[in-house]
Amino acid sequence: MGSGSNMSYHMSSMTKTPALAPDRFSDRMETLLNRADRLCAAKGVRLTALRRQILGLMLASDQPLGAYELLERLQTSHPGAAPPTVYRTLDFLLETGLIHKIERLSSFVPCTHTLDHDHSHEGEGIHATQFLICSQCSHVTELEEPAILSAILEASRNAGFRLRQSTIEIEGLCAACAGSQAGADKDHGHSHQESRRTPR
Amino acid sequence: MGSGSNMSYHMSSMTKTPALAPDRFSDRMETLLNRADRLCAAKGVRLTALRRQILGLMLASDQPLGAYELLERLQTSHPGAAPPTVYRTLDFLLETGLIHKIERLSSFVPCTHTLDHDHSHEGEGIHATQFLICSQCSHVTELEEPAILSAILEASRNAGFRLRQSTIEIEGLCAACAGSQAGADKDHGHSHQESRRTPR
DNA sequence: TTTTGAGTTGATATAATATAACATTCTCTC
DNA sequence: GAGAGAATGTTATATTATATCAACTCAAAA
Ligand SMILES: [Zn+2]
Ligand SMILES: [Zn+2]
Ligand SMILES: [Zn+2]
Ligand SMILES: [Zn+2]
Repeated sequence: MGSGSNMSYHMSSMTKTPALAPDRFSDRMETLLNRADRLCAAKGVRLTALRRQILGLMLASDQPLGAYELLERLQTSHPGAAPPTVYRTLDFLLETGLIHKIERLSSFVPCTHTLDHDHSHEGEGIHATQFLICSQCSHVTELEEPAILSAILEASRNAGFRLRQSTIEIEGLCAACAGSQAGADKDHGHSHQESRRTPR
Repeated sequence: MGSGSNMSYHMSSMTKTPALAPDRFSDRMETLLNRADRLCAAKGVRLTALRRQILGLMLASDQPLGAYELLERLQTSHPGAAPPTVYRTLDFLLETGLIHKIERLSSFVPCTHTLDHDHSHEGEGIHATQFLICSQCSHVTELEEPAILSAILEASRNAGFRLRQSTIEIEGLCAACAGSQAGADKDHGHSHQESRRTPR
């Protein structure tokens, strides 16, 4: 029951990405996805069509997406997809460092550091990032502040704690939202899309 | 269907704590609970018997407890309790700052800073704490490192972000667990109780 | 080419976490 | 004691996540 056009093709990439309606993303996103391709190839893991598709959906969103939101979007090109499909893919993307989980939202965002810069993070220490989460527009910004990391390393060391991983989630108002309610407390319209998930 | 003995009593405290099998905790814990009493009184909210009981259960645990673990324990003294009872109480305790939620564990711990020191945190700025979470024994330590907070404030300010709340969860090995597997990688027994929740 | 095995995905069921909505009881005030 | 507001009881359901086993894909070995 193949959906056609997946036989006897050739691609120059090491990590063939065939089958499954590719649902072509924007050029910008294809660039990022190709970068993800190369990163996976370098790690010896495969960015399959499904994984690429889901990563693409995440890149196409300006907000963190929950597993079931992702599932819903995936189903437009992939009817019959079920939760384990999404969760397995998310696990893969988390393990390869292509995405992050925002714990307090039970949602996921692409890793901007891994994909936006062309270098991979190999050889570097812990990829300890911080997330600025706007409680009004749900926009998330990933930071990687050395000062924060070193303060945490210092505190851990003082406590005799052997750090393996850290989660830093900062909730508040992004610049746009803070600006738009500067003098007053009312909600003017502003550039960011409104959240369709009630912030908790 | 009252379980008896809850009529016409008198207590000197402002925040009467009657009814419901008190399930007397240790002296140490009663001290902490009484402190919580005073804190609530000062805030004009009520630490009812149920809330006191649940906070006591949390204080009695050396590990974070999930809502359903708490429910299970509550039911020994409070048969028929249901999830909303626990979640509502947790909401109250979170709002009054008596406990914290560990997001990555979907679990809760008492706030050591609020209860261990006798001062309340009124007048102080944000109660921004950090949690060291041992992935082996599940023990959680609450820190309040000024250096971490100021690094975060600084980073937020630079990003034009108006911070309201921050979650910092540091996962790794506590001193005890790190020590016990120092040279080798095997799991010797050590002082902390083993986790009965598989760390994720 | 066929086989084979690891990795990936499909599919069904269910677990674990959390909330909605409304009824009842409690507490304080009048 | 009656009334109002807070707290709790109760039932049902929503949301998030995982377990399990079957089927398929792909790449390399035979
Ligand atoms: Zn990142
Ligand atoms: Zn915003
Ligand atoms: Zn605290
Ligand atoms: Zn430990």
